[in-house]
Parts: sequence; structure tokens; C-alpha cells
Amino acid sequence: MPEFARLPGFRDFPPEELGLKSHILDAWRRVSRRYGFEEYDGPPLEPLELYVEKSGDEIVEQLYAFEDKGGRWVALRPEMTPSLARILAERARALPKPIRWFTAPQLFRYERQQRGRLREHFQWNVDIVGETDVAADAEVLAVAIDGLRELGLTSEDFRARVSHRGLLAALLGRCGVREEAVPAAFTAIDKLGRETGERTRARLAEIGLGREQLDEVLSLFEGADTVAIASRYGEDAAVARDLRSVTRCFELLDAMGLADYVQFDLTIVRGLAYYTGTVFELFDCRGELRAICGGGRYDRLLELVGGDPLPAVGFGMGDVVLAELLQERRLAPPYSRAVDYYIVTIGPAERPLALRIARRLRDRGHSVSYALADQSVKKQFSSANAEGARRVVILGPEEAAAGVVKVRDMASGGESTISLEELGG
RNA sequence: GUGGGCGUAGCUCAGCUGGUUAGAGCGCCAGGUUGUGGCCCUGGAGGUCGCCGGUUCGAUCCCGGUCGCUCACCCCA
Repeated sequence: MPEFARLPGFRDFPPEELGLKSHILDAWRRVSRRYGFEEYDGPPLEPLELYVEKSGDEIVEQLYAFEDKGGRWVALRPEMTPSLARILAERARALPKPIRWFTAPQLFRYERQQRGRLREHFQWNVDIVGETDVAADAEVLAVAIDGLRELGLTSEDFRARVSHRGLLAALLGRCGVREEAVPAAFTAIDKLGRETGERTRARLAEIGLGREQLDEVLSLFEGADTVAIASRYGEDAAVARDLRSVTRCFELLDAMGLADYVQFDLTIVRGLAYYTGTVFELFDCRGELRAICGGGRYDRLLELVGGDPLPAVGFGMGDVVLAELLQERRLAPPYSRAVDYYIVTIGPAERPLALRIARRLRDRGHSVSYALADQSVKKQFSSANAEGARRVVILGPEEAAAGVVKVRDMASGGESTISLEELGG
């Protein structure tokens, strides 16, 4: 087979494959700009240190890292947020707040590939920096939702599940979970629904929860909505504060007409350590695919990377799972080629004139193709058809002598004779 | 990193419990004469049957290893 095979987990994008990816990235960019976000980018290769302490163990274990010829340890970027943090550390002070930035970089991870998870993908990142108000949380959620709506998906297809880490931590505290045990409890809760109830109970028991505490913790996730939580734990100041934030977030999304797309779900935790407040994930409604999108508020990260303290909220959405969902719902655009004109010459004598005509058409912005080698007229028409030509310009000795060309409309088959001046302007 | 399934032309797949020149459809290329596409007809190219080794008189078919793909686990950006 091929002597030079593709690296595992990497994709080729021949034209018929590139179409879907471009469709997705184009939609992302349109929606970003519609919300007033500006695009940025950074280097695909970064110093390894940028990730080793900020990104958490899982990411570091899966880094594509190596030593370069200058003896520097470098890594292909596995996520964009550290680069964003560095860029902002340099210039955030001079930027008007809030900062609305987006990007769609190609990211890399060294991990065995599986469905929806390759070693390389394109990830849409949208962030609002410099705004603590929960309106910013609602805003980025709306961008994520609109990104999917722009591609034809509806509330029948996907849903955003929204939670709040501060709220969950406060509730766990009320249930008797010690502060140092909260991260472990987060991990256990994150797995709710993905593994058996016994397994979760065992995990929670391991961190020192007694039977009653355990039952109370689990009851938090059994259909507990914001109203139920408020009535039961509302007297707790931290719970009340974060609950107000969550409630307001839903009110804002409702006002934006997106209530059908969001639901409160305390089991959403997210793996990354740096999230501080709102966290959310977008899933397909059938639950067949892994999360389409994940994000949240990370108010401490930018100062950890060496900048000023700056609150931030954002999300990442990958192209791989999304492409699968679009294909399943038959929302992927069909592959097609198209060219405005294909010039057919009857004989080699007409080629110079054909090239002059092509020049004029292209200068006016039309796309033009033609056979590069002399071929039969039949073959040229066949190629015109294969290339999706809307019109064919036919140029033979008779036309050349008369200073005209024949133009055939490929869809209707109708032909007309027009002068060279008329065609070339 | 762990485990399961798969690996035959560019693509989708056949190949009857191992037996001589490995097939089909689609795609591609060339024709169906002299200035016209999509349909149709004819022909052609293209495979060391992923790779290495073993069993056997003989292996695409059985066994082992390896690589790749894939699904799940782990974990999740």
C-alpha cells in the first residue's frame, strides 16, 4: 500500500472532504463576527512550559512534544487558552474591555484515536475577557448555540447543559464534603450517568462521605432544579449568590430566545482545573456522540500565566464530533464543482484567442477553465461537464473569422452567438 | 496505556469448511469517425489478497507476530 502513509489520527483533506470542514469553519466565523468578536491566532508550536503547569496532567500526558534543534522543549498546541493568556498578558491593559476574541486553530494531542477524537482537530474558541457579569457567560453560550444553529441544527438536535462550579462546591460543603475533598467529589460527579451508581457511591465513599452525606449528595442530582435547591439550601450565602448567577444566566438566554437550547444540569463539571464559575457542555440530544462543545468561566487563569487579574469566560468546540453530527443529520453540504466558463476550442489555431478571452473574463472576476492539451470537442465538453461549467464558450475557425463566439448554457443546452466585444467587455 | 472486531482493485464489497490464470458494481482511461456534455454500448488500465514468519504438496482462506483501521475502556482540551 502507500509507501508514505498518513500519521495515525491525522486527516487528509482532498477537495470533497475539505468542503465540510470549510462549511463548519465558515459558519463559526460568520457567527463570531455577528456577535462582534475579532479573530486572532498564535503559533502552532509553543514552549512546552506553557502547558506543563497550567493545563493539568491529562493534557500534559498527551502532548505532542519534542526537543528542537536549538535544544528548546516545544509542544504542538493542545489547546488555545494558554496562548490566549500569554497574548493578553502582553496587551490586555491597552485593550478596551470587555475583549471579545475568537479563533479556530488546529490543535494536537498525542493519544490513541477513537470516534470523534483524533490527534489533530480544529477547535473554535470564543472568549470574553474583562467582564465578571454573568451576562458574558450567557453571551458566549449564545454564540456556541448560534454556531450550531447556523449549521442547521435545532433544539431537536442538541442541548446545552449548564452548571456552576461555585454553586456545586457550596452545595457539597452543605452536604458535609470537606473542602479538600471537593476536587475528588467533582471527578465522581462528572462521571454520573457514564458509570454505574454503585461505582459513583464507591468513589464518594472513598473520599470519606458517610452514608447519610452520600445520599444527600446524590439527591442533589436527582431532578433538583434551581427552585428546589433554593428552597432547600437558599439560606446559605454562597449557594444563594451562585444560584442568583445561574438563574440570571437562564433569564438572559430566555430573553435571547434560546430557552429551548439550555437546561440546568449540576452534573456538568468539566475536567480542566481552571474553571471557577459557570461551566457548560453541548450534547447531541440522542446522546450518541461525545460532547460537541465545552466551556465556562476561568477568572484566575490569566493572572496565573503572568498577566493582570482578568476575569474570562469562553468555550471550545471541535470540528470532528460536529462533522459527525452534521453527517448523521444530513446537514453536510453536497460536494460539487463549479466554474463560470469553460472554453472549448475546435482546433489548436484558436488557442491564443481562447487565452485572450479567458484573460478578459478572469479580469472581470469570472472563473474560467479549459483543456490544457488539444483534445476532441467531445472530450472537452465532457470535461466542462465534469468541472461543473455553467457556460461553455465555443471557439472555432468560423467564429474566429467572424469575431464572435458561441455560448452554450450547460443546464438548458441553449446556444447563442455573441460578439467578442460583448463577451469581453 | 488496556481489551474486542476488521484489513481482497481508487471506493463499496464477493471469493462455496486451503487447490491451478482472484471477481463484480461504481470510479478512472480510451473508443462508438469528420465541431458539442450529462444517458447508453464496447474495450482497457489497475491488486506482491496490509506486512513478516509458521503449518501444508499447496494459503486470500489456518496459526503467530507486526503495522494500520475501528469500537470500547481510561481520560477529556
